[in-house]
Amino acid sequence: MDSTSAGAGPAATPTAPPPPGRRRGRPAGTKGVPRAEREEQILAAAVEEFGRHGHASASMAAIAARVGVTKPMLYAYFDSKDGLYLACLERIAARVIEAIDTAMAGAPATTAGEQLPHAVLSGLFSALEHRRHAWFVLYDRTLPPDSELRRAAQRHRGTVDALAAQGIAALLSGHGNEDPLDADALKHMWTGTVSALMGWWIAHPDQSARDMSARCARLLTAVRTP
Amino acid sequence: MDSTSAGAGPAATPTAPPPPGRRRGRPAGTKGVPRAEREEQILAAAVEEFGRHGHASASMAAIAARVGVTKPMLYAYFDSKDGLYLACLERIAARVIEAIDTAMAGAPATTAGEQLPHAVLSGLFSALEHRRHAWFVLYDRTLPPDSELRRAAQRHRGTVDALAAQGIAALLSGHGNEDPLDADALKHMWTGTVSALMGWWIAHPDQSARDMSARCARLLTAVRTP
DNA sequence: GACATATAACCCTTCGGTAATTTACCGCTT
DNA sequence: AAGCGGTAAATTACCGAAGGGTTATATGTC
Repeated sequence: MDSTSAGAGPAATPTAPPPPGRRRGRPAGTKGVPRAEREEQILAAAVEEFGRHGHASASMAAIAARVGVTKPMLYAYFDSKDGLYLACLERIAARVIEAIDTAMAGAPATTAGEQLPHAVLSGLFSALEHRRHAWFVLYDRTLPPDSELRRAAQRHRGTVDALAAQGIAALLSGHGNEDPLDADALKHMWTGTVSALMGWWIAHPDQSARDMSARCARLLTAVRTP
Repeated sequence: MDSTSAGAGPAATPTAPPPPGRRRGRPAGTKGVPRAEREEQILAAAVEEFGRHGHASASMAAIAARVGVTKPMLYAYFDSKDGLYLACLERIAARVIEAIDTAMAGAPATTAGEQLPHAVLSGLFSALEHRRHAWFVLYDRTLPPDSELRRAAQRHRGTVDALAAQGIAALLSGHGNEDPLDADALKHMWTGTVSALMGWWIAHPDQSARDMSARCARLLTAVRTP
């Protein structure tokens, strides 16, 4: 037997154990799980694996095992490892950007620099509560250099940075600082902070998104007035 | 030919092109580069590769090629990939911790929360100026889970955290906050900030350690008074 | 029987790791 | 001076496992 195929028995705790039990409303000529459903399962499993181990270390066999299918299924749905990664990237980038977007739109425009970061963090926590590793698909340091993947990830991170840029520029120019490099470095600091909080959250699975949000409120005020 | 051995010709820009030129004071019965010297070359190359790509993606052949030797040399000096990584880890952990230590000792004890972070950053920048990737050997997310390597890295990161803990605790208790989880999360935020700045620094090779130190002074004050 | 879903078994490359061999320098003897 | 062995440094050529990717085949439902 090759790879981690589950053979006849069920794979190790697949996301959806595929019993012979029937599903309703299935299209004609179909044995297993409908295409759209499988696609979701695969994407969820891939986001988890890629986020946990990074593109380089994640293995297609592990993703397949997590879903409870075999490797060729992944290649039938997404052409290649890079294709699957790209699909994950697009999906979670959209989710992250939308979370940031609505958080910024909903936050009080008054004294933007005060509460806006906390609003963004809260939005991210609730958007990623059940996919905490997803953040690290966007911020994967193991992508092959000079690859299409790396460029795509950088593009999406650039979109996130563009959203942050408004608040950053306001904050800096409030101090008479117009240095574009300072603004760029501060964007990195911000996303790095989010990464750090996501990492801590992953290490503390019992903490809910609301817990994290409250904690960050405390931490941000503590940092700001030493 | 196997691996990336350079064959007869010199490897692509080896750290020290080994010409037939003689060295002085070499022990009896010796052909090539003395042991201590090679060891340094290998460690430097390995830190760079491991820091760039992470343990999982870094390859022994690439490290060997960077030094200008072949794979078996690496195994003669360090027993295995993990052994080499461990040697890198110990080395740069010592360097990082010493930098933080002296920065904290030298910083003015007055108004610790004010200038201490900047002093630590400055110390790190000057300690890692010519090894900017080294930081990511300590903070490598690609280490195999449940491995000795991961435990060793966590141990060293714990030492860094312990140094940070003093300042963190002071800062939080100044706000009436004694929550140990808050303190832990704030430590993660701090090391995440350092990681972000190191990443930005790597992307801007023209910036000197002094440049970075000055930039961080501006950024820290901007962040603290929004 | 036709179609969609799924799998077993395989190929090929990369990479960690090893065994056998070669090269060059030293100090000693003749 | 010429040779000789010892030793450290280094290389070539290989092995086995892991992983990305493919082909041929099976299975169930309409």
